[in-house]
Amino acid sequence: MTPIELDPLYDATKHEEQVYNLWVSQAAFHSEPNPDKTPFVVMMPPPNVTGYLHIGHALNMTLQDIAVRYKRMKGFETLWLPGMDHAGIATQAVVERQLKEQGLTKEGLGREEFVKRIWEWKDRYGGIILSQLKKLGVSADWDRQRFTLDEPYERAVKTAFVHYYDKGLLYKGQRITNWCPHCHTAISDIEVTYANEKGHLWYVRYPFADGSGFVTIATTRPETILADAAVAVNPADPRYTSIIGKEVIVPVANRNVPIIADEAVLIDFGTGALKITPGHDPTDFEVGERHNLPSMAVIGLDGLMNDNALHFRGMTALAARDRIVAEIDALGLLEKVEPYEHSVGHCSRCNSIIEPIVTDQWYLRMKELAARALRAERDGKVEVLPVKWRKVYEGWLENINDWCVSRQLWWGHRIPVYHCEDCDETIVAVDAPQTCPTCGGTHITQESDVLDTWFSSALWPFATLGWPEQTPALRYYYPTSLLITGYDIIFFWVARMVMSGLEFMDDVPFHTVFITGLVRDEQGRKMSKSLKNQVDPLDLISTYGTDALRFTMASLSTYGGQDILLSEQKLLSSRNFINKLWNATRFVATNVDVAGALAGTRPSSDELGLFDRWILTRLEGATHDVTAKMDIYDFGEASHLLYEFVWGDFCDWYIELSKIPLRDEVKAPATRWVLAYVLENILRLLHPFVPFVTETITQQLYNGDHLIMTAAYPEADGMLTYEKDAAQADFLIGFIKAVRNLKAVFGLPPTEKQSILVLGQTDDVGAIMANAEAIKFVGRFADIGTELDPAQRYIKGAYGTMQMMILAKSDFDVEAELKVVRNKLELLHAEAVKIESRLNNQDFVARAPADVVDKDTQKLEDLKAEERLLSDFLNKQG
RNA sequence: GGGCGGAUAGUUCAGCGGUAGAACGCUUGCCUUACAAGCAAGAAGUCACAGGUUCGAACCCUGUUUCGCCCA
Repeated sequence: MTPIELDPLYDATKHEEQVYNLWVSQAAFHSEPNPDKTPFVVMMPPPNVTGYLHIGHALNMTLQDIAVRYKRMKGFETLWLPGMDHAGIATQAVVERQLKEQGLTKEGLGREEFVKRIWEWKDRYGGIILSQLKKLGVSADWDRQRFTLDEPYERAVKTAFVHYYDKGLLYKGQRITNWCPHCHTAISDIEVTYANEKGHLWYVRYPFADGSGFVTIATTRPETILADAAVAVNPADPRYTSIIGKEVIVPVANRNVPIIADEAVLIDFGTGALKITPGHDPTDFEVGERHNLPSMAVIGLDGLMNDNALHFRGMTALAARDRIVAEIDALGLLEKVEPYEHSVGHCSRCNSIIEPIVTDQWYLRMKELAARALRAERDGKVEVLPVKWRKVYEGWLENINDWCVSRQLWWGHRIPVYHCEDCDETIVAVDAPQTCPTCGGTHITQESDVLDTWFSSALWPFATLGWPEQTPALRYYYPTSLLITGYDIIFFWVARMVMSGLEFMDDVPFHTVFITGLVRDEQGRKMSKSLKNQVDPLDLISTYGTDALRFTMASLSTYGGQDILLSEQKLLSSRNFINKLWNATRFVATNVDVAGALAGTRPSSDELGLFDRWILTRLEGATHDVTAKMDIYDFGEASHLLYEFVWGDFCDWYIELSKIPLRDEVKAPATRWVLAYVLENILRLLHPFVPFVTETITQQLYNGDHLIMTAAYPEADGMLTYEKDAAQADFLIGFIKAVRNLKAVFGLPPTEKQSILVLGQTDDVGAIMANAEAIKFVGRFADIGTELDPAQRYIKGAYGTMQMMILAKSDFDVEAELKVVRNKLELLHAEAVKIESRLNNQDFVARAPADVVDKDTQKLEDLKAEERLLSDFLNKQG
């Protein structure tokens, strides 16, 4: 047996990189289609190419890695496919900022050169996050890494576009869109975040064209008055029925517009009369469509007032607002101004105020696609976990609007739509046409816009596997098994992947989608730059080690998807747990040649001691319970069970108890085997959670013979369970705790070894005497006897129906003892009374299940026996 | 305005009809040859409030208070 040199403290930084390289060098992450195995597939949510590892990734990636490592050990052909997203707006913004520092602009460079610069940036600085993921221990198949702008992926995106177009689901239209004046592009509805802001409500009089008075409207945006197309009232509003159909003069603009009736108008908002500006408000745009109103724009794409804005041209919208209000006031048409809080849309990228503007954009019809995605979830083909997210998913799909997929950017998938300048033909094709199929002309131009990044990531689960080609990988790995992601992209990504999976693959993209909570700081606040409460996972890794971070993430996550409050305390406790495992290994390794012991024969049942059987039985139970939790992706509970088993059962009790038989050459071999066996199983059970330390240990114990990463996950087969012996061991452990308690309560010196006595039923006493050595050792007693010596004084207590006594070496306080006994007696009595009254209740006995009643009956008997014991004792003292 | 989720030990959270649990923290005592990143013992809860259903409610139902999130 080779004694193994392990430091008394586990130093994570010393081993992690080496272990990761070992895995990579053995291609342990790589997967190939294997018809003999069942695939388990996870598509990594591709981080932005501009991204850095943040704490949300740490949670998300850790959970994915736990699932993946578990399934791999369980014998599935496991693929975890990583990659990156080109992230249109974000990436373009990064490079533009860089150019600006050099005094350059993208317009100055031109499209081609600018895109080239972005690629250069991507190759140099992009994808830092992927190397950071490796520090987390991510066991993804890097050989299959994908990028959403790579050539094969681009082909998939174009194919999808052409498919939708041919099916009539894509259309180009002049519609009102959310325009970000800063990013200078349209964005989709879900990219707008609304925030309540303090503003004003201006009450403005619109004179009737016939001079018969005026109607007062209320507006939050007076600068758009110049683009008014109507005034609207609710048809059910009696105040206004008489004026419907009349014309009013738009103040300042001096144009006549009609008064119309539309049910969208809220009767109790403002005056009940609204100005309708189809060019600058989404609701008004719809009203305008219903009533065939002209749509006019006074604010341009740059956020400035445009040519239609009379003498306000060139002003910012906000400046124009003040001027127009002043003019209206001067005309005597401003009735009043009220402070008003309303929700204002902001760009989720740059936080600029969104300007709804009518532009030419491409839209994808969602109704049919959404209905199918909804059905797939309702039919259980896609299981959304935790269940509370189901309604979120469903609610969005039920109330879906068409998706604006075009973006006025240069970085991204350029829309594969071409125009023939010669005959005005539109060509939509995967391959760029050289000549016009209609007129043969060669003057062909491509649409300048690119597609929303999410349009391409919606294809991720199959485009990464080679679609539209029917590759062997696509056939084998699709549909995937599990997706783990944050709730913030249920709409952006999850639902859209389901839609496109069903559309292009005729099957759901994944069977289960697990939505994680948000990582918050220890006060429950969102982590944000402005609060300066962000934590860098890489800092945590260098302080506590990757495994500690991973174990913390796992053990804080709950099946209900609660947000996670991260604290240093928790990381410390995880680190301590890992160190505990390390030291348990040190103990085992200094006493056993683990590899040798496990390679030899398993001891027969007869050779196993009582506590050997106990820990083996416990191991079976833990394996069973942990596996059950892992199978439903409840990693939090699984990690708690393991913590409890490793620390509470194995370290606190079995290791201590093993020290007795290890001294006995007859009993030692069986105990050595059990130590090795249980440790080996613990390492495997824990590996998905703490891969680095378990692999480090395995490499040491087996001298580099094999990887634990690819070892089999333990199975609870019931082969090594000894329920009856385990119950007896539990009884003895309970006894040791009780007698330790007695000792502590009386403040007996811990260093002083007392003799104890046990009196009671022969079975119980026999069990204790049979294991006297072990009890003496872990309880630190000098001796255990069964004969009362009347000449001695004892501290008395009870354990179940048995009396236990400690021989008092030094003086002790008799009154204190009596007080302790009386207290105990009171508690027992109160409990007994409670149960007794329940058993006296005829309804309870008649209606409660028999086993509940039996349990209570038994419990009452036990309580009364212990009560008798203690009161006898009190009586004798008195 | 609509919807969702939370309120359980000092803290963070499990439990979700049959005797209130864990971790951390706290108190007391210990350097017991794996580990002081440790060991042993202990204290600690009207399960937000009010009704109801039930033999029995932290758990189910109704309402209230309160905190948070999402959508409009």
